[in-house]
Amino acid sequence: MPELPEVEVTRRRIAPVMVGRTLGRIRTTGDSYFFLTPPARLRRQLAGRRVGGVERRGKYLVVLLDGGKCLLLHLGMTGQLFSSLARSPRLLSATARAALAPDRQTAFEPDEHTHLQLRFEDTGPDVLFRDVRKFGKVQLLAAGEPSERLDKLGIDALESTGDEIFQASRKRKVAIKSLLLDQTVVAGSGNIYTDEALFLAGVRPGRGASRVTHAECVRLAEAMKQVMRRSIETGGSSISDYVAPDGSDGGYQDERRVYARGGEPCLSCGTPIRRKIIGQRSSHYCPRCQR
DNA sequence: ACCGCACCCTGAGCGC
DNA sequence: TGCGCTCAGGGTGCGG
Repeated sequence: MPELPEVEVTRRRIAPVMVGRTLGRIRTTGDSYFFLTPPARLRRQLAGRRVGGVERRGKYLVVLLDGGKCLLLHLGMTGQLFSSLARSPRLLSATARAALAPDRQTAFEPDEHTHLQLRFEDTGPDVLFRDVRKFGKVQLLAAGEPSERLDKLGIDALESTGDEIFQASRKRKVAIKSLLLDQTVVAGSGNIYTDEALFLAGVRPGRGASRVTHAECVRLAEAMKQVMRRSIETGGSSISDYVAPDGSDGGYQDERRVYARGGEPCLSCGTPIRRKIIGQRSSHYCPRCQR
């Protein structure tokens, strides 16, 4: 679910909740591939650490801790990072939602999908990481420990340039859509914003990457930055699971031009938007506006 | 080096 | 009601 805009909105809103506070008792679910660092070690080593800041690299959140350690978080497809003060039906299972009158939602109760619960030494709110599909990741890095996951990321999508995309696309046989989704090329891109950027730039997602011109790469980089900046302004896209750390929905889902609009008319020319699988991901484009 | 695919996991929605 | 199928905003690791 979460792409760069959702991760950035999460970062901006969770930072004030965490920074300057000292971690207390940590609760986790059991061992699973969700935890790159074994949960028992997390519980042991996080307690007593003070949070110095929260940064973002592509779709990763990096929680800076005293002593030079840092906690790497990736939200995967259904990850939700939020304050225990947040209230949202998106944080509940369908059955829990149905059982609850809309006006009397009480405090969030950690469920089996809440894999990490950060409590602090003070009495302020907890920080919770919930992830139904467990495609998210948690890793604790020791001081100075390099992260191969971060190290292989390409240029941040908010800083991408046409030159870089053009250079990376030469001699590549994959579709331009797949190239843009490659995190070693553009870090932070995802299925929604890549489809949106391709539409704004007027480039068909299935076109071979090496056949995209330099001018089009420039348009793609600008379009990617434009849609992402706008999405951050509106609080990200809440399509199924995403909620901001305070429980509020984003607004960008209402500004989508092509993503998940298959069969609906193109907002520019009225031609039905087409949906097609490209590189194992569903892709949406206007056959008339995108060449 | 690159490419396509299977796989990791759970839940919602749909046709029958 | 229930079953089986498809789909979902992400990423890794494998063989060819």
